Amino acid sequence: MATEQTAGRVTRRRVRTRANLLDAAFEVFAAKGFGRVSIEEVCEAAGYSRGAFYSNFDSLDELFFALYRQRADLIARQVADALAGDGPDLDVPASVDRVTEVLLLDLDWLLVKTDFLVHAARDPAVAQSLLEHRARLRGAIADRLARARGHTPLPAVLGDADAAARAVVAAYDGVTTQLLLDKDVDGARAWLKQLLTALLTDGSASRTHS
Amino acid sequence: MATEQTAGRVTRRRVRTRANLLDAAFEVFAAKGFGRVSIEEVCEAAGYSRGAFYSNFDSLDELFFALYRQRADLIARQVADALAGDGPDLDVPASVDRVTEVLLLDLDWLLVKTDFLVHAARDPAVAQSLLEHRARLRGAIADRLARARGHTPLPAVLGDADAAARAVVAAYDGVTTQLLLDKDVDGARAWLKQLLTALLTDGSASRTHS
DNA sequence: TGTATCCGATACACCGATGTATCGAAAGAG
DNA sequence: CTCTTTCGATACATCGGTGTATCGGATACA
Repeated sequence: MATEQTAGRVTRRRVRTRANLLDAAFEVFAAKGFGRVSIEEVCEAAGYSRGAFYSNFDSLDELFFALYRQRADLIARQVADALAGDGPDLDVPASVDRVTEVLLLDLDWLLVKTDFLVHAARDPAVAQSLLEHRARLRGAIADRLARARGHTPLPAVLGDADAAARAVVAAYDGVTTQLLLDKDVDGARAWLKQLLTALLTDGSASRTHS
Repeated sequence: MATEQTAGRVTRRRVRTRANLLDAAFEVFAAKGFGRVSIEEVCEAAGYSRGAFYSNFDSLDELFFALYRQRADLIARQVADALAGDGPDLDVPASVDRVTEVLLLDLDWLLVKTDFLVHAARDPAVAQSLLEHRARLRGAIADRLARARGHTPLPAVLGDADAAARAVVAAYDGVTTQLLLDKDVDGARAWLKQLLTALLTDGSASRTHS
């Protein structure tokens, strides 16, 4: 169970219940936090009994990990799409707008993501996996940024394109922290755009924030 | 109990055990995370029985909150000292160095702090309290920054001094996130310094990071 | 030193959640 | 339609943590 089924018959109802459990888990985790959720709560929210859970997962941790991978991959794909949105040339403000839109879309996801961060911070193996994920994302951003170097000036206040990508990620994480507290999604979006344009263009833009 | 003792005799042993419980809680929370810690574990780590705990606190949450306030106030004082370190005039790079030193000193504290953030993100009252704390910190930074405006140029890429202070906090939070995963304190310090000088001075500094 | 008060240890009753073992029902294969 | 396999529900034993009530030793104050 939970691992690969070496042979066994194909399934169909199974995938549905598994998906339902994951969806319910997302709701419950977002609402109460990973540390305060029991297996029973997840099952109840999904409309299943604990038997279903143990048939699909070995532990809450495993469910949590699977949930994270599912959603993180989804977001990663959306970001990739947003970055590839404009042609081979890069329009920095437009890209910033679109990516910002995607990244700060769902507050519940940010909650779960942060829970996972805390989890990873204490488990080296999980941390490793998360670091690799982040490295890939950073790489994608750096590529995109480097490709735009020829067109838009892109300031040299930071070192190379990779440092710039790191800065972008740091800005995103920093804004997320504030957003988790004040829940002002629109404000956070505006603020992130301002921060990113400040980092990625040479002084000029100066909007104020409510 | 746990609330103010309206009259009661003065105490002395009590404050010691309370302090011991808080210290032990810090260790245990840092090691396992708030969500995975039981009252018994804290008591055992402190060398007390559960009776001592219930005599001093009403719940784990209350202990956690008290612990956070204690440590956060400590850090806040250290940061204030670091900011007031140089004279009335501000030497930006020097201040950045000293503040960075303080803020990224203790990894365990960052872990507990993040746990608390996650906690606050789901409890409006706690969030409010945390937001006020952050606002005070931001205010101190903004003051310091505004006072330096006359001397060092300070770029206009961001709006006013308050926006600059917000950017500083965001950079700190962003670097913290990465640090929680890779545990590279020295790297994080260097990276934060680079980020802050990039934000607070007009293009020039361009160090690379290992 | 006596003594009134406080503090913390011990014991107990009580869930709530966990994991397992078993069984009936659903679903694919023929 | 039948049969075989799989899935998930139910029941049960168990355990760890919680909160409370009680009591003996420690502590401050005269």
